[in-house]
Amino acid sequence: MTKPTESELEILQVLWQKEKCTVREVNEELSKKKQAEIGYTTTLKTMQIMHEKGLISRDDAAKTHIFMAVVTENDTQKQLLDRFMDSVFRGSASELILQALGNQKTTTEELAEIKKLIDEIENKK
Amino acid sequence: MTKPTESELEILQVLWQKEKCTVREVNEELSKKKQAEIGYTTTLKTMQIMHEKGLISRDDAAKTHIFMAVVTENDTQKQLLDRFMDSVFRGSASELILQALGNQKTTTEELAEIKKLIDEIENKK
DNA sequence: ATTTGCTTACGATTAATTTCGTACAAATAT
DNA sequence: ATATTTGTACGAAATTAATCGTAAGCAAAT
Repeated sequence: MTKPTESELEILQVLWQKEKCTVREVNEELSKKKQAEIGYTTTLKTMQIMHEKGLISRDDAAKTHIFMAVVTENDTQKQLLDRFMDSVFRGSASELILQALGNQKTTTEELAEIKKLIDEIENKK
Repeated sequence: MTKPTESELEILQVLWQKEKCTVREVNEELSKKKQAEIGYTTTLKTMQIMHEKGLISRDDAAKTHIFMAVVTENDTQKQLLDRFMDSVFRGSASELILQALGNQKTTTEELAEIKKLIDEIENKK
């Protein structure tokens, strides 16, 4: 699995959210999110490249092709997180987590869930 | 503060580690880490750009210039983490943390530290 | 004094990514 | 049937990042 580029990731986000999409749907989502019109062929071209790379599948039975993500959100997150952790946090998961917790955006429920997972991990050791 | 590129980040890592550096020192560190010789002028050029951007400072009193990081490791981590969380985890800190914990690379001590921080955050709510 | 080596400056090349224009085919509307 | 709209294909320009070659200055060694 090749690492998706920044633009490719944005397209994947749309596909993960909406399951199946035409180029036009993706293009409209992206334009909405960015508050700026993106050329239709820009999105088309990027999706063609992603298809070549095997990041997304294409159903070209009808004239208007339908695309789906091939890579899962979870796998992609894992892959990108590993790289990110290495390059930015010198491989330290705990430093990354402490920094992320510092951002305060977590709710009480989420914190509880995190604690639960920590307990599970501890019990396995 | 502009986002450092991949190469710039690698140079910052060296500077954070060693406090002050000449171009040659940085270049040797990078070559060591990558198991491959990097052109000296490649490192020089990148550091010149970083200086223009204000990412690093330069003491040019002597012929051989001495460089230091201007941005701190912590601030940079925070900035990059925010972007990363947004683009990869749709802004969800807890999803990111759960994924990071799943990677198992954390020691018992680190887990304890994380739990402590969670408790502190919970108490503030 | 001349050569050698190390340094900075800077333009140029290469590479990867993003963006778009144009051509052409198919479907739809007139 | 013809014109308009909507789609894909594909080359190419524009942008951004990374790498390197060459020139020129300075200092130490010969």
